[in-house]
Amino acid sequence: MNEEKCEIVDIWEVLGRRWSLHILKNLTTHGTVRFNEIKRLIPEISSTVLSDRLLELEREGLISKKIFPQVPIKVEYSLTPQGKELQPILHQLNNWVDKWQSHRIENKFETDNQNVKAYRKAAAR
Amino acid sequence: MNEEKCEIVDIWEVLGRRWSLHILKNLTTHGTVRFNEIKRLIPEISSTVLSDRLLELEREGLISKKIFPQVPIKVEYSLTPQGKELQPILHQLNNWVDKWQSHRIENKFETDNQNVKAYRKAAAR
DNA sequence: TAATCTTAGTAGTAATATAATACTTAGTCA
DNA sequence: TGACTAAGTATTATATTACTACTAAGATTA
Repeated sequence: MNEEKCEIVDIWEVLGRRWSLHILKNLTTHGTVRFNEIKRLIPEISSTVLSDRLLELEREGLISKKIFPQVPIKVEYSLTPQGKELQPILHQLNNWVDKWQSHRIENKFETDNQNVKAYRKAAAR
Repeated sequence: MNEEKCEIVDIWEVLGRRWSLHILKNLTTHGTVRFNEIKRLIPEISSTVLSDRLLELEREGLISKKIFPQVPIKVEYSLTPQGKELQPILHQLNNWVDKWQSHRIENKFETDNQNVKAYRKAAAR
Protein backbone atom coordinates (compact mmCIF):
# COMPACT_ATOMS: atom_id res chain seq x y z
CA MET A 1 0.00 0.00 0.00
CA ASN A 2 1.22 3.45 -0.88
CA GLU A 3 1.82 5.71 2.10
CA GLU A 4 1.04 8.92 0.24
CA LYS A 5 -2.46 7.99 -0.81
CA CYS A 6 -3.39 7.23 2.77
CA GLU A 7 -2.73 10.78 3.95
CA ILE A 8 -6.34 11.65 4.33
CA VAL A 9 -7.26 15.25 4.82
CA ASP A 10 -10.28 15.05 7.06
CA ILE A 11 -12.72 12.79 8.80
CA TRP A 12 -15.53 13.51 6.34
CA GLU A 13 -13.33 12.06 3.67
CA VAL A 14 -12.91 8.83 5.59
CA LEU A 15 -16.58 8.57 6.49
CA GLY A 16 -17.49 9.23 2.89
CA ARG A 17 -15.51 6.31 1.57
CA ARG A 18 -17.32 3.21 0.50
CA TRP A 19 -18.06 0.74 3.36
CA SER A 20 -16.80 3.03 6.15
CA LEU A 21 -20.23 3.70 7.57
CA HIS A 22 -21.16 0.06 7.15
CA ILE A 23 -18.10 -1.04 9.09
CA LEU A 24 -18.69 1.46 11.87
CA LYS A 25 -22.33 0.48 12.08
CA ASN A 26 -21.34 -3.16 12.55
CA LEU A 27 -18.73 -2.31 15.15
CA THR A 28 -21.39 -0.30 16.92
CA THR A 29 -23.89 -3.12 17.05
CA HIS A 30 -21.50 -6.05 17.52
CA GLY A 31 -18.84 -4.58 19.77
CA THR A 32 -15.54 -6.37 19.29
CA VAL A 33 -15.19 -8.09 15.94
CA ARG A 34 -12.56 -9.89 13.94
CA PHE A 35 -11.54 -9.35 10.35
CA ASN A 36 -13.38 -12.28 8.83
CA GLU A 37 -16.34 -11.63 11.07
CA ILE A 38 -16.79 -8.26 9.41
CA LYS A 39 -16.44 -9.91 6.04
CA ARG A 40 -19.23 -12.26 7.01
CA LEU A 41 -21.38 -9.36 8.20
CA ILE A 42 -20.72 -7.44 4.98
CA PRO A 43 -20.30 -10.18 2.39
CA GLU A 44 -19.95 -7.80 -0.56
CA ILE A 45 -16.77 -6.20 0.75
CA SER A 46 -13.41 -7.42 -0.54
CA SER A 47 -10.43 -8.19 1.67
CA THR A 48 -8.44 -5.46 0.00
CA VAL A 49 -10.91 -2.73 0.78
CA LEU A 50 -11.78 -3.98 4.24
CA SER A 51 -8.10 -3.91 5.04
CA ASP A 52 -7.74 -0.36 3.69
CA ARG A 53 -10.81 0.93 5.52
CA LEU A 54 -9.78 -0.58 8.83
CA LEU A 55 -6.34 0.99 8.53
CA GLU A 56 -7.83 4.38 7.69
CA LEU A 57 -10.28 4.20 10.57
CA GLU A 58 -7.48 3.20 12.89
CA ARG A 59 -5.36 6.12 11.70
CA GLU A 60 -8.25 8.49 12.27
CA GLY A 61 -8.49 7.19 15.81
CA LEU A 62 -11.98 5.70 15.42
CA ILE A 63 -11.07 2.09 15.99
CA SER A 64 -8.29 0.20 17.63
CA LYS A 65 -7.00 -3.25 17.00
CA LYS A 66 -5.68 -5.86 19.32
CA ILE A 67 -3.40 -8.48 17.86
CA PHE A 68 -3.02 -11.95 19.34
CA PRO A 69 0.23 -13.41 18.00
CA GLN A 70 -1.08 -16.93 17.64
CA VAL A 71 -1.08 -19.17 14.64
CA PRO A 72 -3.28 -18.50 12.86
CA ILE A 73 -3.14 -14.93 14.02
CA LYS A 74 -6.16 -13.33 15.68
CA VAL A 75 -7.02 -9.65 15.43
CA GLU A 76 -9.85 -7.92 17.23
CA TYR A 77 -11.26 -4.57 16.22
CA SER A 78 -13.21 -2.28 18.51
CA LEU A 79 -14.23 1.34 18.82
CA THR A 80 -12.01 3.83 20.59
CA PRO A 81 -13.57 6.45 22.90
CA GLN A 82 -13.81 8.73 19.88
CA GLY A 83 -15.52 5.99 17.90
CA LYS A 84 -17.87 5.22 20.77
CA GLU A 85 -19.12 8.78 20.71
CA LEU A 86 -20.36 8.01 17.22
CA GLN A 87 -22.51 5.16 18.44
CA PRO A 88 -25.68 7.09 19.29
CA ILE A 89 -25.39 8.97 16.01
CA LEU A 90 -25.01 5.78 14.03
CA HIS A 91 -27.95 4.29 15.90
CA GLN A 92 -30.15 7.20 14.96
CA LEU A 93 -28.92 7.01 11.41
CA ASN A 94 -29.71 3.34 11.35
CA ASN A 95 -33.23 3.96 12.63
CA TRP A 96 -33.72 6.61 10.00
CA VAL A 97 -32.56 4.25 7.27
CA ASP A 98 -34.90 1.50 8.49
CA LYS A 99 -37.80 3.88 8.62
CA TRP A 100 -37.38 5.16 5.09
CA GLN A 101 -36.08 2.06 3.41
CA SER A 102 -39.58 0.67 3.07
CA HIS A 103 -41.01 3.97 1.86
CA ARG A 104 -38.33 4.13 -0.76
CA ILE A 105 -39.32 0.81 -2.26
CA GLU A 106 -42.98 1.80 -2.36
CA ASN A 107 -42.26 5.14 -3.98
CA LYS A 108 -39.63 3.85 -6.32
CA PHE A 109 -41.76 4.13 -9.41
CA GLU A 110 -43.61 7.23 -8.36
CA THR A 111 -40.70 9.62 -8.06
CA ASP A 112 -40.69 12.08 -10.88
CA ASN A 113 -37.19 13.49 -10.94
CA GLN A 114 -36.97 16.84 -12.55
CA ASN A 115 -34.61 17.18 -15.40
CA VAL A 116 -33.03 20.35 -16.51
CA LYS A 117 -32.84 19.59 -20.20
CA ALA A 118 -36.60 19.75 -20.66
CA TYR A 119 -36.81 23.04 -18.82
CA ARG A 120 -34.03 24.54 -20.85
CA LYS A 121 -36.16 23.94 -23.93
CA ALA A 122 -39.13 25.52 -22.21
CA ALA A 123 -37.02 28.55 -21.39
CA ALA A 124 -35.81 28.80 -24.97
CA ARG A 125 -39.21 29.83 -26.33
CA MET B 1 -25.42 8.78 -17.70
CA ASN B 2 -26.06 5.08 -17.72
CA GLU B 3 -29.37 4.06 -16.19
CA GLU B 4 -28.16 0.68 -14.97
CA LYS B 5 -25.32 1.98 -12.86
CA CYS B 6 -27.67 4.32 -11.03
CA GLU B 7 -29.82 1.52 -9.64
CA ILE B 8 -28.54 1.82 -6.14
CA VAL B 9 -29.36 -0.89 -3.70
CA ASP B 10 -29.71 0.93 -0.43
CA ILE B 11 -29.48 4.24 1.31
CA TRP B 12 -26.23 3.34 3.07
CA GLU B 13 -24.67 3.02 -0.34
CA VAL B 14 -25.74 6.52 -1.30
CA LEU B 15 -24.74 8.07 2.01
CA GLY B 16 -21.41 6.27 1.84
CA ARG B 17 -20.48 7.73 -1.53
CA ARG B 18 -17.95 10.50 -1.70
CA TRP B 19 -19.38 13.99 -1.06
CA SER B 20 -22.89 12.80 -0.17
CA LEU B 21 -22.61 13.64 3.50
CA HIS B 22 -20.90 16.90 2.65
CA ILE B 23 -23.73 17.91 0.35
CA LEU B 24 -26.39 16.97 2.87
CA LYS B 25 -24.56 18.82 5.62
CA ASN B 26 -24.53 21.96 3.51
CA LEU B 27 -28.19 21.62 2.62
CA THR B 28 -28.85 21.20 6.33
CA THR B 29 -27.03 24.35 7.32
CA HIS B 30 -27.87 26.55 4.34
CA GLY B 31 -31.43 25.53 3.52
CA THR B 32 -32.19 26.09 -0.13
CA VAL B 33 -29.13 26.16 -2.35
CA ARG B 34 -28.28 26.30 -6.02
CA PHE B 35 -25.88 24.12 -7.97
CA ASN B 36 -23.01 26.55 -8.16
CA GLU B 37 -23.61 27.61 -4.60
CA ILE B 38 -22.85 24.07 -3.49
CA LYS B 39 -19.77 24.08 -5.67
CA ARG B 40 -18.64 27.22 -3.93
CA LEU B 41 -19.33 25.69 -0.52
CA ILE B 42 -17.42 22.54 -1.50
CA PRO B 43 -14.78 23.80 -3.90
CA GLU B 44 -13.07 20.42 -4.33
CA ILE B 45 -16.12 18.74 -5.86
CA SER B 46 -16.36 18.47 -9.62
CA SER B 47 -19.47 19.32 -11.62
CA THR B 48 -19.69 15.76 -12.82
CA VAL B 49 -19.82 14.25 -9.39
CA LEU B 50 -22.00 16.96 -7.87
CA SER B 51 -24.47 16.34 -10.63
CA ASP B 52 -24.40 12.58 -10.02
CA ARG B 53 -24.73 12.92 -6.26
CA LEU B 54 -27.65 15.33 -6.52
CA LEU B 55 -29.46 12.99 -8.86
CA GLU B 56 -28.88 10.03 -6.58
CA LEU B 57 -30.05 11.94 -3.53
CA GLU B 58 -33.10 13.08 -5.43
CA ARG B 59 -33.86 9.50 -6.48
CA GLU B 60 -33.54 8.35 -2.89
CA GLY B 61 -36.06 10.99 -1.91
CA LEU B 62 -33.67 12.98 0.28
CA ILE B 63 -33.68 16.18 -1.72
CA SER B 64 -35.95 17.83 -4.22
CA LYS B 65 -35.18 20.30 -6.91
CA LYS B 66 -37.14 23.23 -8.22
CA ILE B 67 -36.37 24.41 -11.70
CA PHE B 68 -36.94 28.00 -12.83
CA PRO B 69 -37.01 28.02 -16.63
CA GLN B 70 -35.20 31.31 -17.01
CA VAL B 71 -32.10 32.15 -18.95
CA PRO B 72 -29.74 31.32 -17.51
CA ILE B 73 -31.70 28.56 -15.87
CA LYS B 74 -31.99 28.50 -12.08
CA VAL B 75 -32.29 25.35 -10.02
CA GLU B 76 -32.86 25.24 -6.30
CA TYR B 77 -32.16 22.21 -4.15
CA SER B 78 -33.68 21.59 -0.76
CA LEU B 79 -34.33 18.77 1.68
CA THR B 80 -37.52 16.73 1.48
CA PRO B 81 -39.32 15.74 4.70
CA GLN B 82 -37.26 12.56 4.68
CA GLY B 83 -34.11 14.61 4.26
CA LYS B 84 -35.14 16.99 7.01
CA GLU B 85 -35.34 14.14 9.46
CA LEU B 86 -31.64 13.72 8.88
CA GLN B 87 -30.87 17.25 10.01
CA PRO B 88 -30.44 16.62 13.73
CA ILE B 89 -28.33 13.58 13.00
CA LEU B 90 -26.11 15.52 10.62
CA HIS B 91 -25.79 18.28 13.18
CA GLN B 92 -24.59 15.85 15.79
CA LEU B 93 -22.23 14.30 13.29
CA ASN B 94 -20.89 17.71 12.44
CA ASN B 95 -20.32 18.51 16.10
CA TRP B 96 -18.54 15.23 16.56
CA VAL B 97 -16.29 15.95 13.59
CA ASP B 98 -15.49 19.44 14.87
CA LYS B 99 -14.72 18.11 18.30
CA TRP B 100 -12.29 15.45 17.14
CA GLN B 101 -10.79 17.20 14.16
CA SER B 102 -8.44 19.16 16.39
CA HIS B 103 -7.52 16.14 18.48
CA ARG B 104 -6.67 14.30 15.32
CA ILE B 105 -4.16 16.88 14.24
CA GLU B 106 -2.51 16.92 17.65
CA ASN B 107 -2.26 13.17 17.87
CA LYS B 108 -1.31 12.67 14.27
CA PHE B 109 2.28 11.76 15.00
CA GLU B 110 1.63 9.96 18.22
CA THR B 111 -0.67 7.23 16.97
CA ASP B 112 1.07 3.91 16.95
CA ASN B 113 -0.99 1.78 14.63
CA GLN B 114 -0.56 -1.90 15.17
CA ASN B 115 0.59 -3.89 12.25
CA VAL B 116 0.00 -7.50 11.71
CA LYS B 117 3.21 -8.29 9.89
CA ALA B 118 5.33 -7.64 12.95
CA TYR B 119 3.14 -9.82 15.10
CA ARG B 120 3.17 -12.64 12.61
CA LYS B 121 6.93 -12.73 13.05
CA ALA B 122 6.51 -12.73 16.80
CA ALA B 123 4.13 -15.64 16.53
CA ALA B 124 6.53 -17.50 14.27
CA ARG B 125 9.14 -18.04 16.93
C1' DT C 1 -21.40 45.35 -32.47
C1' DA C 2 -18.94 41.90 -30.46
C1' DA C 3 -16.68 39.84 -26.79
C1' DT C 4 -17.61 38.21 -22.26
C1' DC C 5 -20.26 36.54 -18.53
C1' DT C 6 -24.01 33.89 -16.56
C1' DT C 7 -26.17 28.79 -14.93
C1' DA C 8 -26.61 23.93 -14.59
C1' DG C 9 -25.14 20.84 -16.24
C1' DT C 10 -22.95 17.04 -20.24
C1' DA C 11 -19.22 14.69 -23.09
C1' DG C 12 -14.91 12.69 -23.28
C1' DT C 13 -10.88 11.27 -21.30
C1' DA C 14 -7.37 10.79 -17.48
C1' DA C 15 -6.55 9.54 -12.76
C1' DT C 16 -7.88 7.11 -8.80
C1' DA C 17 -10.47 3.76 -6.04
C1' DT C 18 -12.49 -0.59 -5.60
C1' DA C 19 -13.12 -5.63 -6.86
C1' DA C 20 -11.67 -10.45 -7.84
C1' DT C 21 -8.51 -13.83 -7.42
C1' DA C 22 -4.63 -16.12 -5.90
C1' DC C 23 -1.12 -16.33 -2.43
C1' DT C 24 1.37 -16.01 2.24
C1' DT C 25 2.53 -17.87 7.09
C1' DA C 26 3.11 -21.79 10.55
C1' DG C 27 0.53 -24.73 13.15
C1' DT C 28 -3.39 -28.09 13.87
C1' DC C 29 -6.45 -31.77 12.34
C1' DA C 30 -7.51 -36.01 9.68
C1' DT D 1 0.81 -35.90 3.43
C1' DG D 2 -2.61 -32.67 2.43
C1' DA D 3 -6.30 -29.68 3.64
C1' DC D 4 -7.57 -25.99 6.62
C1' DT D 5 -7.18 -21.80 9.56
C1' DA D 6 -6.92 -15.98 9.94
C1' DA D 7 -5.63 -11.74 8.42
C1' DG D 8 -4.21 -9.85 5.40
C1' DT D 9 -0.99 -8.64 0.63
C1' DA D 10 0.07 -8.64 -4.49
C1' DT D 11 -1.51 -8.40 -8.88
C1' DT D 12 -4.58 -7.41 -12.27
C1' DA D 13 -9.25 -5.96 -13.88
C1' DT D 14 -13.09 -2.95 -13.53
C1' DA D 15 -15.71 0.89 -11.76
C1' DT D 16 -15.83 5.69 -9.91
C1' DT D 17 -14.31 10.18 -9.72
C1' DA D 18 -11.71 14.20 -11.53
C1' DC D 19 -10.35 17.38 -15.11
C1' DT D 20 -10.91 19.93 -18.91
C1' DA D 21 -13.72 21.91 -22.52
C1' DC D 22 -18.32 22.72 -24.10
C1' DT D 23 -23.48 23.94 -24.41
C1' DA D 24 -27.60 27.43 -24.61
C1' DA D 25 -29.77 32.14 -24.83
C1' DG D 26 -29.82 36.23 -22.79
C1' DA D 27 -27.60 40.24 -20.02
C1' DT D 28 -23.66 43.09 -19.25
C1' DT D 29 -19.66 45.37 -20.53
C1' DA D 30 -16.32 47.74 -23.98
